[in-house]
This record gives sequence, structure tokens and C-alpha cells, in this order.
Amino acid sequence: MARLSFREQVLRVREDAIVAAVNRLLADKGFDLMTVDEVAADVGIAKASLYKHFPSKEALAAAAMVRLLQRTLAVVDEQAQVEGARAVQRLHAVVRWALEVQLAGEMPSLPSQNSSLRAELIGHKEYLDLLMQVSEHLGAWIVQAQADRDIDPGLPAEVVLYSVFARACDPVPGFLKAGGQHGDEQIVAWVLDLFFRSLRPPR
Amino acid sequence: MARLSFREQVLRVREDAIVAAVNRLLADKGFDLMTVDEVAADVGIAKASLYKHFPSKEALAAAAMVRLLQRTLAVVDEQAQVEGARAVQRLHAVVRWALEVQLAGEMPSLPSQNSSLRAELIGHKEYLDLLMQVSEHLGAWIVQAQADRDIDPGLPAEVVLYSVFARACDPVPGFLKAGGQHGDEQIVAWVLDLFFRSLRPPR
DNA sequence: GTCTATAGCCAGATAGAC
DNA sequence: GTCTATCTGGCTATAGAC
Repeated sequence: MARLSFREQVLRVREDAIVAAVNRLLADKGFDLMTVDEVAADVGIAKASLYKHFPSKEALAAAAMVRLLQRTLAVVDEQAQVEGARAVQRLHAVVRWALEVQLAGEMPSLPSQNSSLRAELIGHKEYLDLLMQVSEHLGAWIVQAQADRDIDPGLPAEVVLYSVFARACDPVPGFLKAGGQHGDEQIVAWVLDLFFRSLRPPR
Repeated sequence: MARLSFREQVLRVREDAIVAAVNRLLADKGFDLMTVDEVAADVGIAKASLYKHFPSKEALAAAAMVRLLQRTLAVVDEQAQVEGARAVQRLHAVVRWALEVQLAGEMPSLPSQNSSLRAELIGHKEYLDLLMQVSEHLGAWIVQAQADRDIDPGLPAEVVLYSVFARACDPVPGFLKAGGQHGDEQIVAWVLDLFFRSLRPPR
């Protein structure tokens, strides 16, 4: 791969800053309440400049989701290289990471109902590609964990996979954090424990 | 209680129709994408007439949530009168009902991030009152189920209660339904089973 | 590519007649 | 209380100079 020119590097850094700001705002207020003006102000550039980098608000959100999936895939790859771990332990580590991101207020949340956004995402090749990669890695671990009898083989792998994804937007950690009675580690421990308990085979 | 005059009855019926429409639209599109124009069109009256009944869009949503909590309380009361049932069975029935409502597309969903809406709800006495009543009933059943050893006494009742509420907006049933592979009863059965399994005491 | 300024639109809320 | 017509503000997106 060719070295990037200086101008291209500057471009990359700026776009990273934009996507990071979008990620923060999506986590904080969600897609509908996030305004493009805020994003521009957060980055410190004019709104018109934003539109030179990304053609629409939906494209901004899609870029943030791509970034999230890239981070996720990095965590997955890291876990894949841990020697001698059981599949369920790898899953455990990934879900723990997602819960920590969520509690840190860095998990972008998209409304599942917004149709213009859905349209953008299902047309976004890189997004779909990454989503499939993550799903396939996690799916393989789920099947392996079922063979290991760490996860109930009676559960459809599909149900388990969706449940894993759902942990990324579980409202329970937020409720507990809002209560203010418990620290983040305690909350993560409870939610993780409850979740993996639900998957264990009955004896 | 005095008999309602004919005019008052008409008013009641109309307001019921409004709240039912809001409930439907909230379930379908969520608060941010729901427009007051749509509500008016759905009910078949002019938008200005809506504002004679409810002072704001937020008030409309609050009314829908009050209606939901009233229905919930009715289900709770019904379960409270079942003779000889264990507390965990009563909880089971209520969560099942919530999942069925959700799968039927009748569960209004509010964005937890919208601050104008939060402000409205926090200041809404009837809403808070109902929410507390539901919480107290469910909380008592949780404590009882822990004493019965149907729910792990090691779990804070708070964590269990929040997890129960979270089932009402669990995305997993929706994912499975969108997959189109399974019927509603099957989906409800899996989600219910997974959830109550997670609460059982370890042996 | 960056800016200022503004177009264009849409949704929440209101005026005022009946 | 119901309507039609309108106001108002805020938001996405763009024009056009530099």
C-alpha cells in the first residue's frame, strides 16, 4: 500500500475526528436528537465542510457504526488469539467489552425504527460486510461452546447470537448506573453473570 | 361517583381514541418519528382539536404510557388473585403478557434519551404513581420468589426488577420475528425460558 | 476544503371564525 | 370543541465567495 501524502493524512485525521464526535453524540442523544450543527461545532469546523466529507446525516451515522464494528472486530480477533481459552470464555470477554463501552457512554445507539437510516445501512457495503464478519466469528464460538456443553445445545444458535447483540443496548446497566448505588465493575459483573447463566445447559 | 353527562362520555370516548392512536404510532415509529399530524389524521380530527385535549406532543406520549401502566396493573391484579400460585409463576405470567403485547406491535416505545419527554414524565404525577404501584407489586413477588428459592436470593431484588422491566423493550423477540423463521408462541417461549433460567439459584 | 449566508422544508403549536 | 389557515423555529442541505 502506497504511503499517504501529507494532505491525505490530514484528511484522515479530520475524518476520524468527525466520526469520533458522531459516535459521542449518538451515544449521548441518539440519532434523531443529534443535529449536524452540533457535530460541526464539536469538531470545530463549519457545517458545510462536514458535507464535503459525508453526503448526509445518515452517512455520518453509518460511518460511526462502521467504526464501532471495526473496534468490535479488533476485540474479537484479539480474543481469537488467546491460547487455550474455551469458546464461551471468548464470548464472555467480548460481551464484557461491549458492556464496558456502553457504561462508558461510548456506545452509539440507533433507533431501529428510522427508515431513512435503515435504508442507508442496508445499502452500505462496508457496514454489512463487517456485521457479517462479526456475526460469523461469534456464531462459530457459540456452536463450539454448545459442543463444549458450556452453552445449552438445545438453544438455537440464532437465539443466542441475537441475545449477544442485544447486550450492547441492554437498558439494565443504565438503570443500575442511574440508581447510583453501584460501581461500573459491579454492574458489569451482575449483567454478565445473569446473561451467561441463562445460556447454561440445564442439569 | 356521579353519572357522567352525555357530553362527558363523548369526551371520554374521543380521548380514548386519541390515546389508542398514539399508542399504536409509538409502537410503530417511536416518539421522535411520530408526528402530531399523523395522530390527528389517525383519529380523524384536526390537529388543533388535538391540542384542546392535550397541551403538547409530550403529554400525548405520557397519556399513552399511563394507559400502558393501567393495563399492566390490571394484569398484575388479575395474577394477584390466582389462588395457590407461586410468586415466580405470577411474575412469569406478567412477563409473558408483556412479550405478547410487544410481539403484537402494541408496546409503545419511548427513547430514553429524549430530555423534553423525560421532563414531562418526571413531572407527571399519575404516571409516577402507577409506575410505583407496578414496581411495588412486582418487587414483592420477587422477594417472595427469592424466599421460595425460585429466584436466586443472591441477586439484588433491584437487579431482578430492572431486568423484568427490560423484557418489555427487549429487541430479541423483534429480531427473531423479523427473521420470519418462527411463530410468536415459539419466540415468547424461548425468551421467557431464557430469562427465568437466568434468575434460578445455582445448585 | 473552508467559510458565511441562506434556501427549503417540515413539524409543533396557535389564531380566530363558527 | 371543531375547523382552516397560519405562524414560528429549527433542521438538513446547498450556493457561492475565497
